[in-house]
Amino acid sequence: MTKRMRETTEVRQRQITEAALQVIGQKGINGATTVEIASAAGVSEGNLYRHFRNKEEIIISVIDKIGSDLVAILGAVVDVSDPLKKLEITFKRHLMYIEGNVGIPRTIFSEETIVANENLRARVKNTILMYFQGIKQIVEQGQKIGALDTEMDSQAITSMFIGTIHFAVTRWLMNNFSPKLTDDAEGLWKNYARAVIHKD
Amino acid sequence: MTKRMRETTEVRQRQITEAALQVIGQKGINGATTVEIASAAGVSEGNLYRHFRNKEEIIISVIDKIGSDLVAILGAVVDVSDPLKKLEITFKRHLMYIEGNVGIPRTIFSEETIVANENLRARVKNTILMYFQGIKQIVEQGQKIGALDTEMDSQAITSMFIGTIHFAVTRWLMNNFSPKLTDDAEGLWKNYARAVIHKD
DNA sequence: ATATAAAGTGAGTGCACACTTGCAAGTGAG
DNA sequence: CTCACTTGCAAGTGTGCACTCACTTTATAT
Repeated sequence: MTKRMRETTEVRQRQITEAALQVIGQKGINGATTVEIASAAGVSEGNLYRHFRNKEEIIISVIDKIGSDLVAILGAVVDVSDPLKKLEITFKRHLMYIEGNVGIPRTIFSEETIVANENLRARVKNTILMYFQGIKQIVEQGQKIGALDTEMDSQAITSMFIGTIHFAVTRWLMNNFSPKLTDDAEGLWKNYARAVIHKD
Repeated sequence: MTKRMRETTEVRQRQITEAALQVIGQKGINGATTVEIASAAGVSEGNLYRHFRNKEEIIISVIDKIGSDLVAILGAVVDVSDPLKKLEITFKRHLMYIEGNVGIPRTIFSEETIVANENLRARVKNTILMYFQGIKQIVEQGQKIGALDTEMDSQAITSMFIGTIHFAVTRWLMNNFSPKLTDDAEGLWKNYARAVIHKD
């Protein structure tokens, strides 16, 4: 046991949130018990409750972190002018991001979280909606300049964007993280692009 | 309390399996406690253990039921000759099936189940793989006769088929079952078909 | 009829979990 | 230095859960 170090609440909250995401990635939402989270964060279990009112608050914090990460991903392409290129970068970055943070799909798409708790569900819903709108906006740009198929509605093209990633991740999770998501990214993108580009 | 009725193990197993699927649909995998399942099945909690070794066996039974339902959905189109029509029927039937059995996505795509238990994960994986292969076969037929795009690989077209459904279901779940999945089915299909048909 | 086996029950049992509490120790203001 | 406050901890506590057990009821074979 090393000497204990006093930290500010902000630091601890960040550490605990990250530890929670980590544990969720390894053991799922159910496996993310207070004991596990505390141990991953390097604090005592009781100490969790100095920095969060209860476990739900910790999960909320995780969801909010994910939300802001997604905002960052969307934000990284604002200067790119070609919408198709924008989508491609976002697509690949999204896969990379998930590959490095397995906890994310396990949080966002955890039926339990969504079903059991109205509060959490609302948060997750908003987060996904926000991301969805971001993608949709790019898609509509793409349709306007004639790069993307205009006979499909933007909603559908966006759904396919997220759906493709979503299912790829599901398969990846089920196959014990193999093959690497990022290895599949290029192929996935090529096929998706082929599906939604303008046809004549 | 009505008079208790003695039934054979086969009958009870079926009832319990269906009750479990029902409860999972309403309350998620976590909400499907032994008390809840027993009460939904109309038997005592202790009696569950006359017909199943443990809760895991009940969930396995649920997964197997889903598997055989999916086989039935695939089997329903063997006589249809046009592959595109086959896909369309399967697509819509799949959505209808899920709409009537919310427990299915909540079982199959429950990260918890998949993460926590190697046994369950293997089952779910096999079930999805089986379905995936079934769809892929139809897709390849479609490519052979030139109805579907031959420049996309069949794997990708199949992934998009399931991914589209998967994400539509996720949104539907998150939005409290509205709008009705089957109301969206036509639009979803039209867009999907547009994405994967042969381009010239 | 009676014995045997299977189906049924409900009151436990133990365990894992989220959360609390009482007390120790670090930190900054005056 | 000292006081008020916050962070930290270990050992609880209560609860909900899967599962068991002792016992009863029903079906069936001889």
